[in-house]
Amino acid sequence: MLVRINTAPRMQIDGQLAALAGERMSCCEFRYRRGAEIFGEGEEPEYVYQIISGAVRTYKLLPDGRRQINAFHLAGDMFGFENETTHRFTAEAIVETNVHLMRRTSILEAVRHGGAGTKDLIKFVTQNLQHAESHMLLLGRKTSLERVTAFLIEMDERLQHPDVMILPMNRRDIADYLGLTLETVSRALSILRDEGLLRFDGNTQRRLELVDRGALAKIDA
Amino acid sequence: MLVRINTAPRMQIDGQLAALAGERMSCCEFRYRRGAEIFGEGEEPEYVYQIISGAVRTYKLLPDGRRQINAFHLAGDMFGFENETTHRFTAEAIVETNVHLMRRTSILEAVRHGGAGTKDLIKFVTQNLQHAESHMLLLGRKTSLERVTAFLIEMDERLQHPDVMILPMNRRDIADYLGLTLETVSRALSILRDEGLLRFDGNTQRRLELVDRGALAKIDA
DNA sequence: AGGCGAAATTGATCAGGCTCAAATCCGGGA
DNA sequence: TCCCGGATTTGAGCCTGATCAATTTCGCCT
Repeated sequence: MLVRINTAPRMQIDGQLAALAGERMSCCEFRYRRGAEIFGEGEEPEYVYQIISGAVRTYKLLPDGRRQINAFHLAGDMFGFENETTHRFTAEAIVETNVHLMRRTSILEAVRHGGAGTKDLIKFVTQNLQHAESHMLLLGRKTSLERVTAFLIEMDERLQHPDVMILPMNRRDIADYLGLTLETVSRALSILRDEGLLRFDGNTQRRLELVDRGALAKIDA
Repeated sequence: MLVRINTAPRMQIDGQLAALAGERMSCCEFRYRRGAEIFGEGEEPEYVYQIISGAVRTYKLLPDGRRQINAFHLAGDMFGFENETTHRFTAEAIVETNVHLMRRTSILEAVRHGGAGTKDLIKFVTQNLQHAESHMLLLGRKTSLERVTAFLIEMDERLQHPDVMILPMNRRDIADYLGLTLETVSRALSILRDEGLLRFDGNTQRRLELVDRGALAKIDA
């Protein structure tokens, strides 16, 4: 059984999609297996994607294989919009993932004609930029413990403070998102557990319970 | 005498500004002294800025003073656009800097009315996002030597491959941009100099001559 | 030209996070 | 239910880049 998180799309983002493209533009659904590539860096962008269920990672690679994950995309999130003629990074399904597709050209068309969704597109890109800016602060200046804590708080918020947080991604993904190694991520999580700020729930390491959100927020400088 | 770089605005960006706001929106010019704050994180955005001459750094701070510089802005560059009601970072003049101001509300107005500059605004925000994404790769995964080399190549391109590159920012600024300490930046520059890839020009450490751009490009993974 | 304070370089040592390695845990299939 | 392979944790030692500390260089002023 594959992990599914947050099956219901979040309303505000759903609204964003509708405003952006209109119902008729959402041409079809598509399903990706765990680990499947959705698009590759350098490819020509054909679609914009909205996640119905599942989770996606987008990343860049250096020639020798070092990987930096820009962002995780969860149910309800949009990704894959490009203004240029190539994708700037690769997107892969972390778990089995269902997406809505819409044609990129439809969106560009809507903008050209001063469509109602233009403001939402600007907002969408701006939100991505905002996330990237705070992530640069994390990558450039935070300690490993602060990074892992920041990640937990980010996920907790995006999953709307669940009692038990089910992470779709493995430790390597988290490490490549935070600019660390998987061992360092694991050690940081163990420290937070030993200090009583979180619990590894039951018999799976991907189920976490944030016990003391206040203390976590204080660590996240 | 203060350092001035690249006094003439680059045409394509000038065009961007014009398309975005129209001549009439460029309400006035303003001058900032070396080190002066242009706007602070959390402040309400009133203007969007285009640099006539000089250089600007934008950055975020952690509570204990750790600083991450998102970007350097040079002559011709625009900065300070916000979609939200607060600035997401601080902007300071690195050297004496002259800017064009235009009212943020004018731009939002233009977008609301489907103005011709809308596409350019999307392009502007997308370019910022693109820069942020490649900077995340640098901050998360590159070595100190790779970072400094990437910085030199970026500046070289933005200054259009001058014979002698005059850097407006000091070593601490470079370090805070690259997620390093100023000592590490200095050591990396010394290594590149000792290996003959660049020269410290004459009697100033801020004047660099890139001797072997090919070799530098190879270091920048 | 001389001198002062800031900026930059260079050196010595330290430490946080990485690498290498081993043990343990977990999910899924037989 | 047992077993296997991948994921995760944990440990030991190392290395890159940080920190602390002199020097040297440079910009700018008189």
